Amino acid sequence: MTAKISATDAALLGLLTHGEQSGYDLQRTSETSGGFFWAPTKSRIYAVLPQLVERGYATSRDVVQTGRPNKQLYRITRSGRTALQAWLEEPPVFEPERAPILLKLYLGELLEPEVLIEHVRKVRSEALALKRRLEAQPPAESTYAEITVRHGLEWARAMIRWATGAEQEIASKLGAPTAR
Amino acid sequence: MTAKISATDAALLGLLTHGEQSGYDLQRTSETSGGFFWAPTKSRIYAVLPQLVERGYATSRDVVQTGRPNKQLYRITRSGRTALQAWLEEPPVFEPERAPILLKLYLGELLEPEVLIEHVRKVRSEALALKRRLEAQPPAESTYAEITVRHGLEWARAMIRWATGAEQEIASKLGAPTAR
DNA sequence: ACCACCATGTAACAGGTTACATGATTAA
DNA sequence: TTAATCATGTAACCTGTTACATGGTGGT
Repeated sequence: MTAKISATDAALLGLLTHGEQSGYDLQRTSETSGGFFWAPTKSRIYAVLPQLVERGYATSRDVVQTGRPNKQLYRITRSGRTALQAWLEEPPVFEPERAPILLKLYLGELLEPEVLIEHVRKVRSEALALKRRLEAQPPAESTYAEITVRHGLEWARAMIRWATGAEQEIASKLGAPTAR
Repeated sequence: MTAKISATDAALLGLLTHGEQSGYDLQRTSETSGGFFWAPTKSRIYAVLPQLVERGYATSRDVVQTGRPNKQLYRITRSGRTALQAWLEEPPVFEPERAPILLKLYLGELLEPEVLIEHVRKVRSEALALKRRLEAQPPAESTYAEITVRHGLEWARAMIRWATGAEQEIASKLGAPTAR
């Protein structure tokens, strides 16, 4: 009966459970709060919202404004809640990362070790920045939001540890170029 | 001069540096060895290879076989190597994870804690399985392959740590439903 | 004078998945 | 006899990005 929805559909419907919002509002929220793990682009949002209405998961109404552009406010429907619920209950698919850096490393023989080290350093410094940002964040609204922050932290720490080790290992190749 | 190539292009060209191969061969290698971090689908591979030829990054030749289907063997060209090199040297983009589980957790208020716990447990058990598989692996061919394995391990450990903590935290909600 | 915010969208493209289609050979 | 291996591809879809387009209001 209830057709399947995508993760992006679910993200938007999920935000709509907090009340009627415009595409603009949704984009704002999704790119700031919690937008660490799901941030569809503006154009995607504006494309998806009408689809949600078509499929009966949301309704929209026009709001005429003066002094600023008119807008559309979206509201989740009962059937939207049902579909969202079904999506939330599906067991999550969790796949290992597919990051370009790994491919670059895997093909590392084709690169100067110095370049690889730069790559790894970049990863490390970005992971560090993320870690700091997450640590600096106020203790978070809900327990659940907190858990997602925790995820980002664990991930960042893992990346830092990994990058640190990787750099050393590559550097040791530099010291002894033709080990034998 | 050298146009940009995608990560998938690079993956295939990278494998082709080990010698002439068919689409079938490439798929095999990419899904087994190191296919942890880049595994294009069969249909994608067969779509990309002719494009590589068109763009001058590879050449192909027909091999007629008896007893088994004929095949096309692909060989990387000099210009292919140049393009690959350029891609490898580009600083890597490393973005934090975008996993559905996080979205489900973020919207956790909409789910029974029991369901969330099941979700988290699933993640944990899959991360554990990955960890074991990686630990069981023979010490790996090259240093670089080793480093990518190390990445998978750090990642898996981080996921296990996180899931363990998350489960406890959600469970503590169960004990005291309306904490106050 | 300039920039950010509000607000919505279109068009072109890139990247990727699933399912379907075919068919001989060989090992269990 | 059943399944895996070898081998290549098409068709239909879905998801997503970048760049372009518009234009008033309000703050520095």
